[in-house]
Amino acid sequence: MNETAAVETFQALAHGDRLAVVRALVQAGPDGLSAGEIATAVEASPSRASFHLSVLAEAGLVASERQARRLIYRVQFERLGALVSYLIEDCCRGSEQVRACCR
Amino acid sequence: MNETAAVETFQALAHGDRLAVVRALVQAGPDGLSAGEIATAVEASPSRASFHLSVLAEAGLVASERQARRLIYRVQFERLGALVSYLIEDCCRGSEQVRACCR
DNA sequence: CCTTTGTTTCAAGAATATTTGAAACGTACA
DNA sequence: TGTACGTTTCAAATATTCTTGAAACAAAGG
Repeated sequence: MNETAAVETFQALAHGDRLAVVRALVQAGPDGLSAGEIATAVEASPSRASFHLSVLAEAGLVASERQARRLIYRVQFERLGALVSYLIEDCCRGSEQVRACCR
Repeated sequence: MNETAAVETFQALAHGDRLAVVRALVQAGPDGLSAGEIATAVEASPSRASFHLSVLAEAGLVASERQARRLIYRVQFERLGALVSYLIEDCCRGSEQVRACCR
């Protein structure tokens, strides 16, 4: 992950609704959640939820797959891991103090 | 760190200039950098740099100390570590996949 | 086909964030 | 006390993001 991608990812996480979406999807696990379920979970209108989901998807933090009439969203741990790695290794240059927070 | 604080911290990092400031301060180490040096480093006007520094300071990511006529800024690794910890433990619920990115 | 369900897209407006340049502030030192 | 330096603060203009509600789109089943 480069600096530009990191900024985009931070930006995606920099909103209460979107962070709540990510947390709900983490909790949901591999089955994911439909767009409607997500909207309900974060108490947002369908279009508002859709807007935030598109920001998260654009940043690669979530991915969707259609299941019949539903769109199922899942969190992309790979991307979250890449962000953590960027923070520790690139941004903080492997600082021991920061690294210690993972243990 | 709670969800609200995490959003504020992500927001602080969600700008190219500000991420560049953090990186410059990490590189500078314990001596820190003056506001003017930071402005030069990220190619921003004094007032623009000052604005971004205030956002970072508000989020607790940097701290300042006056040295004669200069204001010296230093990165707050503690806060960055707290963000990493929030991402791994709270947001991702300790996901092994994410945790593996720290090793 | 027509209707229902689930979701996105779009345009408009509202709210926030950012940039800019000028002015003010604090410190040092002649 | 006056001047220079380093920085912040402020107001205005600009840019970006977010919300809303209506309309469009996609899939399923009568």
